[in-house]
Amino acid sequence: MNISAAASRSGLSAKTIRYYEDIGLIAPAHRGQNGYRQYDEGSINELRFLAHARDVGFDLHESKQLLELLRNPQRQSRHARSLVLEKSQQLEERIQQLLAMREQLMAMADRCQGDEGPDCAILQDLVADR
Amino acid sequence: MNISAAASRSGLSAKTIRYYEDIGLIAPAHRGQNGYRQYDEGSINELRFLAHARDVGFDLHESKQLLELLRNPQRQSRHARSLVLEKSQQLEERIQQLLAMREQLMAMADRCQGDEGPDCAILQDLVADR
DNA sequence: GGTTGACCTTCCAGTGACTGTAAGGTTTAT
DNA sequence: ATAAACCTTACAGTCACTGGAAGGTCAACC
Repeated sequence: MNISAAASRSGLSAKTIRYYEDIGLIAPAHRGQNGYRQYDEGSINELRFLAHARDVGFDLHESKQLLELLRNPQRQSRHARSLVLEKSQQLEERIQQLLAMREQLMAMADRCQGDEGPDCAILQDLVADR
Repeated sequence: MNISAAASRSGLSAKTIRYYEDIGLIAPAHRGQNGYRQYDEGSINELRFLAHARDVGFDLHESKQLLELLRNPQRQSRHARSLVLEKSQQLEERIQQLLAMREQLMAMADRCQGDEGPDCAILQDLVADR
């Protein structure tokens, strides 16, 4: 399987797969005699795993840790679970931040006429010392 | 006022203030005869404005647009309001994404024993084709 | 056999919004 | 006189890619 087939099967782009190889996140792919990278089902599994890990919010360092668990038959599931719970907590904190930001925006928009004139509660609020 | 005083009065770091000057977001600061940047109340207002705009989620391009509205006495408040409402919508979309990610993580964690053994629903889920 | 188009390769630069670090000049206090 | 706490510029690094250039390979069609 060439890289673009691996890309469409895994959900990553070909560029991203090469990048993951460059930074050592995945092992260098086998090459055909033409120099093209070759992928088998096992490598597709790893690529898909990484795509999913990224999708649920893990960064590359964390995704690598998870991948190492996947690869290790002596793993302990508590390690995976603790990474997941920690990420979930981080997402929760980020969500709360974004909600607070959104609240602020709504409060400002509510007090702004939004007309043709220059008077604007939004600009006043943003410039105000707090 | 030197840059570190401007930094503590505005909520930006001195580094960030220099960076904003470099990229043309703010006008070059006046310099004392020693070459140090000098800030007055007007520039502090602009810096604080930018800090607040960033805090509520605007990127630098959007913050610049808002700053231009602040500077322009002929502005129309509907322009500021529309930027705020659009950002609010974007935040809402991001929040929904993060909530969905968190849901997925919780669902995976729920089905994982989290013990000393290798069996792990999390790793199974991440590797599974969807 | 030639040519087109779709692949593939490497390498380098750019993104956004800073932050860190180095090497040096200035000011203030002791 | 000296130490510390400022200030300056310039360049590299961060994160996770993405875009583009320059060139090699392959499959299909005329």
